[in-house]
Amino acid sequence: MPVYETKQRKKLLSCLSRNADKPLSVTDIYNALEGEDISLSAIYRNLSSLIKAGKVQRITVSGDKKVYYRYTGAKKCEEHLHLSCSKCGKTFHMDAPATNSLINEVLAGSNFKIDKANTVIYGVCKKCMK
Amino acid sequence: MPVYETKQRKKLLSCLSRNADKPLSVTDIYNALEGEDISLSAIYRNLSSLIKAGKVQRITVSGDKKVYYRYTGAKKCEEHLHLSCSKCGKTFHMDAPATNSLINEVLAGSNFKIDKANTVIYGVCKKCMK
DNA sequence: ACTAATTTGCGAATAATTCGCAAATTGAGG
DNA sequence: CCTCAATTTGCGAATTATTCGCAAATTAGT
Repeated sequence: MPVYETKQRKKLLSCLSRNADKPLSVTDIYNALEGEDISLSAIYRNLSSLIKAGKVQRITVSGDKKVYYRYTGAKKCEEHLHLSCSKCGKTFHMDAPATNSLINEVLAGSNFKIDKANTVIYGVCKKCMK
Repeated sequence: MPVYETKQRKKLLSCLSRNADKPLSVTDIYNALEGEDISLSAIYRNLSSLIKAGKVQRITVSGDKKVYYRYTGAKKCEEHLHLSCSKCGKTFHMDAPATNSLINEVLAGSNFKIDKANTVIYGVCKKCMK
C-alpha cells in the first residue's frame, strides 16, 4: 500500500515500465538502477507492494531457475492473455478474437474461471522461431 | 541425465506423481518424504534433472512467493493446456475443443507458437468458486 | 516550516539453493 | 554373486535470495 511517492519508487517504476516487454530479475533491476540511490531492500519491498497492487507480475521462465518480474501497467491488464517467448523473454498481448469464446467455453465446460490478468502463455515468438 | 535408478529418485517420483494435481514446494516434498531417507540435496538435484527431462514443471503462483514443482508425467503433456487454481493450487487439463483453433489463430495472427506443455493458465476452479 | 505517518538504508537474520568431496549405490560383465 | 567404473548420495560449508528491525530521512498535509 504505497501512500507516498518516493523517488526510489519512481525510479523503480520507470525502470520496470521501460522494460515492460521483458521479465527482469531483482538483480537485473538492481544493476539497471546502479547509482540511482535505491537499495535492494527498497526494490524488494516495492516489488511486493506492486504485486499486491496488481501492477507487476512475478513469473518463472521454464528451464531457468530465477524469478522474474514484469510490469503490467498502471492497472492490471484484464483485456488480454499474455504471451511470453521462452527464447527471448519478451511478452506480447494476445490479440485473438477467439480468446473470449474459448474462455467462456472453459467456464461452461470445466467450470473453471480463467484469470486473464494473471496468466502467461509460453511459446516462441516470430523472431525467435526462424 | 539420470542413468541409475536410485531409490531416492523412485521415492521422489512416486511422491510427485501421487501429487500431480497440485504444485509442491521443495519443503512440501521434503516433509512428505520424511523418514524416507532422501536428502534435500538429492531432491534439488533430481528436480533439476527432471525439469531438464521435461517431466516436471517449475511454477510460480501469483501472490505467493514460493516456487512450486509439478509432475507432468512420464512424457511432457503436449495434448492440453493446463489450468491451475489460484486458490487451492490444483491443476487440471483444459479440455476445450476450441483450444487448437485458438492456438492456430495466434500462430497465424501474431506469429507466436504456443507451447502447450509449458503453459499454465491461472484462474479459479469449480470448487473454489463455490 | 511542523509533524505524523511512511519509507529508506543498513547490516544482521533467515531461507533457499548449490557445491565439494568422500563414501555408498547401481548395473554391466564375467 | 563379485568386481569395477560411473553415478549418486549425504553432509556441512558456501552462496545467493529474501526478509527484518530500527534509527534516520523523506513525504504530504496543515
